Amino acid sequence: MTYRTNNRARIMDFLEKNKDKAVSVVDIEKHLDSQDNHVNVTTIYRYLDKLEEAGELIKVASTYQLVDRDHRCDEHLHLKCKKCGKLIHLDCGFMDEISSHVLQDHGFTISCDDSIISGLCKDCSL
Amino acid sequence: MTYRTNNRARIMDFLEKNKDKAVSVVDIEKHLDSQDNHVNVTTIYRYLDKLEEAGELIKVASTYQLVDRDHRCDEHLHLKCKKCGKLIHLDCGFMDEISSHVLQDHGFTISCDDSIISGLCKDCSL
DNA sequence: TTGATTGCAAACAATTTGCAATACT
DNA sequence: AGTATTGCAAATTGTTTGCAATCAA
Repeated sequence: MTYRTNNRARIMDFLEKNKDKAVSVVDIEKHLDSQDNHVNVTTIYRYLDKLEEAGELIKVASTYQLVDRDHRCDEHLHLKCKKCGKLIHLDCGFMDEISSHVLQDHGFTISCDDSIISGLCKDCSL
Repeated sequence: MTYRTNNRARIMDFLEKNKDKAVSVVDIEKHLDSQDNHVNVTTIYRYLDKLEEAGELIKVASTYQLVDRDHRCDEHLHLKCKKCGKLIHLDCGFMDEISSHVLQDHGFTISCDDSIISGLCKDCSL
């Protein structure tokens, strides 16, 4: 049995309003404080744990990763056939259109090195 | 001036070998220990800070994000920020253009479910 | 009433800082 | 020699746990 409490409603409300990005425990705490509704961090951690257990929330751990610069394939995306494994380099003029659109309309800078578009190639889709 | 030391060489070597994924400070420490070459965690943190300053490494902070179940996510690609974890749904008209081009010019049928375009979002690319 | 939730303090883990010793060029 | 790097201990910050009080159903 899980109870419906004021605290959880407020935390969930904040998460809902920020569902498009990842927030930290401190972000949540500060938001609640600004609403004159202080909630102990322990409570926040415990509720987040519950949500994660229930598969309703994803936790991003604190990790590090090298930026890959000196590779030739860093300026175009790759299409990988999930059936035969074939890798297609999208190094055509259309690649620029994708990059431009994503940057202009979504403010997103693509990192081709660790991006993979999965699907079926010509031969395997028959 | 930056010196070339045994410690850093080993840390970088480990990062290079894992350039396709994100590792934690503990991962690095354990790896070095297993090579009978213990390095103080402080040293690891400081080196990682330097690499991040130089833009050679990305740090993923500890954050949480709700799982989005509202979208029909099998018909559009996703842009995921590798720094903050933010997920952007490319569910705009341009998605059709991408699908069409890839199919027409490359004979490739995209499977959105297992495709992820990595990069940096607006806030994190500053 | 019954069991889940909460806050508090204390335990525990992760990260940062000051300083003296060491290693690099 | 001169400066960057390192390890250690201590400080700071982030996260978890035990327990008694409180609250939802």
